[in-house]
Amino acid sequence: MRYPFETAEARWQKYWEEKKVFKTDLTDLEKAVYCLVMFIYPSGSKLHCGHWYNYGPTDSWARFKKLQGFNVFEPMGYDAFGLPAENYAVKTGIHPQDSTFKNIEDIRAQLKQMGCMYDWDAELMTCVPEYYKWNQWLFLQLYKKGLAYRKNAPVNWCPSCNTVLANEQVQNDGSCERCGTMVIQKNLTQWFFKITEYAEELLDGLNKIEWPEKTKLMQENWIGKSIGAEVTFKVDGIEDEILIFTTRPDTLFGATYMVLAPEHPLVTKLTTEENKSKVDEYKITVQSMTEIDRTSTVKEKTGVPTGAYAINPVNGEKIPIWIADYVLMTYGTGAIMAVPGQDERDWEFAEKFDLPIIRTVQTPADFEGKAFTGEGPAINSDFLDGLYVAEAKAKMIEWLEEKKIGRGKINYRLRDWLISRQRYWGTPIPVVYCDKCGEVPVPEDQLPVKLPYDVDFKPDGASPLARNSEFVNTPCPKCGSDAKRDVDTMDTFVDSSWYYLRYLNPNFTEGAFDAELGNNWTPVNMYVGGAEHATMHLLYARFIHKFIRDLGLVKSDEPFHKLIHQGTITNNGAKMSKSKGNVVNPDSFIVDYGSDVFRMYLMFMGPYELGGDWSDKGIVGVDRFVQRIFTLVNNFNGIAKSAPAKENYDIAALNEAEKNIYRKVNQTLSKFESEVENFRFNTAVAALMELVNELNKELVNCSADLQKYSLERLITMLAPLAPHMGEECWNMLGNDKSLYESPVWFKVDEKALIAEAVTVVVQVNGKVRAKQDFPLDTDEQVVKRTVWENENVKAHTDGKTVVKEIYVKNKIYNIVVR
RNA sequence: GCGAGAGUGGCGGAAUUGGUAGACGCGCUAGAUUUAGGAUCUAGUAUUCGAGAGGAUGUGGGGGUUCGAGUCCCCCCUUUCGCACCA
Repeated sequence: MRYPFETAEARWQKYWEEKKVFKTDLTDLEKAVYCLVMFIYPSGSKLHCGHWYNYGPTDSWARFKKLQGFNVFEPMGYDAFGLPAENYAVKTGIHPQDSTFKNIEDIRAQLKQMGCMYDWDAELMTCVPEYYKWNQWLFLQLYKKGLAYRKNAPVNWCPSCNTVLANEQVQNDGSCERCGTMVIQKNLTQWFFKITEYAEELLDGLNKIEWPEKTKLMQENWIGKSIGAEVTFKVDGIEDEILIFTTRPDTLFGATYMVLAPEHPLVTKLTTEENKSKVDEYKITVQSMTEIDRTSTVKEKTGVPTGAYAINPVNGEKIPIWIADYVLMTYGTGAIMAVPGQDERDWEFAEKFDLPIIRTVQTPADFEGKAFTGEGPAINSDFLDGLYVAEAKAKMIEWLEEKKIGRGKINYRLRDWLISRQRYWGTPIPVVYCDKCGEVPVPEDQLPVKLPYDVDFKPDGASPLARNSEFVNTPCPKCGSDAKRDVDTMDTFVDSSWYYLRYLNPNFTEGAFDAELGNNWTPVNMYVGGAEHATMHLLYARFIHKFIRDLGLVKSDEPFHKLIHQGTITNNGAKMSKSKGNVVNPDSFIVDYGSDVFRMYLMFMGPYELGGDWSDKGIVGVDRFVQRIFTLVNNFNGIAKSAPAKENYDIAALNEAEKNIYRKVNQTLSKFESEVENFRFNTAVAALMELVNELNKELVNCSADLQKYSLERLITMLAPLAPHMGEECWNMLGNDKSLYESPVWFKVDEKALIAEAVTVVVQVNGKVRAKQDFPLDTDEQVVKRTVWENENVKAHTDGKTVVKEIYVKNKIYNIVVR
């Protein structure tokens, strides 16, 4: 008889739901575990293999903890605002709200089919006022602290689609993702969150969390701390001064020219009459470039002189001031001193435009390159000569500070978070603009600013909300006169920056979340999601969490203590995507094999963090494994009722088969625990397969109570990986209670892990010549005697001189001969 | 260009602190059973020489350390991912 997965899976799903088995008591904090997967974007397409790969194994980990007696909270919800729904609306005319609600209905049903232990009472979606009201509240808190501010900033603009594009919608060649038109830069006044305020702490906090090193490194690079100095340069002939940032103040004597970003506010003033037309021309060409173009390292350097000169403060030299697009207005001060001798970019530029080059660090004798960025003593640098880089830097900073023309300074590559989106389907920004009062935040008691349903969301460049006069026109909250609302919406990463707190009570009305619960349940113990969020969501959430902490609502410093990235499942090497039409639909596998087998197969495929190319080749192997367990359990139907239970056995009192089984069961249990704990599901499944192979051979030769002992342990291990089948088999063995309602986990008998006999490998000159069994910890002399009696050993040592013999207890006996 | 990973049978992949390379599974081969099988069971399955015992080779390539290297060190090749002029 085959395992009837259709009926079993339906039955247990119904049972769990009706009995609310997975509703978590959040007041029970002893052994509390918060296990979280990144919530789902409710698109019109179904759950695909990638979702299953993300959610299934994570749920298995959660169930493992649950059986171990932890109070596990595992919620699921919907990241429901966002561009795809709106684009879909533009194409089909179906309102984003309608399509999103419909998609959520469908996806909820599919999620339930997976049989994960989600606490459905904690379900949330971000597109309802009950949720996004608190995005607005959060905005106001940031605003109050000066961490939300407005400024003019360039955005990617597609002149054909007439709309703003996110950076990721601009392709590598600078064209629009949808129509291929070249994207241009356009300036708009937009809202920013001052994430840079937390740069240092975001960097520092990385040491306190258990995240993949790779992800931490990416965040570290993204934050991009650099330690250096700011220096003021006087301009020859005019009053203005130019402030620059450098990480190499020690090379100041080698500064032979300066470069300003073309957008630098001083450019117009500095430029001489003769250079005006060239400079203006250059500024225009730069303006039409995207940031991606501008920052491409393969492009040859360009630039034009302004005709003005600056004075190098250390030696009074007149040095020319240029503008060039390789200097960015958005980093540092938008101006640099160029030191071609010690900077590759400056060297390239100097070479092209024939500018002077002075080396200020002694190059090694064998150095043949151009700019030298390495370590060495200072030269041509007056009072710094002979000092090595670090000392020279310190001395120069001291000198600059003394003369009051510079100071030590730390800069970050991290930019503030632009949250304005000229889109409809998102959280309205709670600000009103009044002619008299200016920018007025909406008072908290007037939240939420509701997103109106009736909106014309065809893209013409302006925010769709701007066309809804009922929404736009509102009295000023301060003075009551006619005013206008902000018509932009927030980036959806705002939604996902604090959703893990809202899960704890999504119906909470007193605030964004229940602070007591938030405090007790953060940081999240285990967070699982894609690596593509390394420098976006995962950084924003850390920032917002720290801000919420500073509001006094939680005490934890970090939102997610442990983070794991599931790998990507590809199809013939290509990332699965709807547009490519290569998405593997799990449905047929669920129909043929059931959800347990499918999820277990995904786990068995390989290391969880690596992912891999999709193939259904091996799924029959997992199915056979499941069938063998079912047959085995069926053969011992009801054994839990008839056989007495024993916690541990005295190994010496068991027969050979029993000893083997007893050892194998405990070894497997021990291995299983460490493998699943660390998300190594492939080896956990393999260990269970080995155990089942042994049980099939030897279980019939064991006493009834040891049979029960073994099978119960097998099934509790199976249950996290194949939850429906785990419950089913647990019942078949004769247990009346649901395994997940009354969790059971067995302790390893450590004594059973110690092997009685070991195989010692006998080598001659490092090559295996024999294998010999010995009792554990056999004395070297005994081993030696036996080894030398071996015919094959004799054959390989005869007539040779023994140089030495190495014995590694319980492992190896190596004879070295010449 | 810079940074971080990864290269193991026909395939997916295992291998504690350096100590039996190839666990587990797929596939394949032979046999058993079956009216049949996308079923089940048994045995085998890195390559190669050998009837066999056994030998030789083998973890991308080349060198090194060691009694012993998939694992440690150096050089090279391939590949995946991230960052792409951040002064």
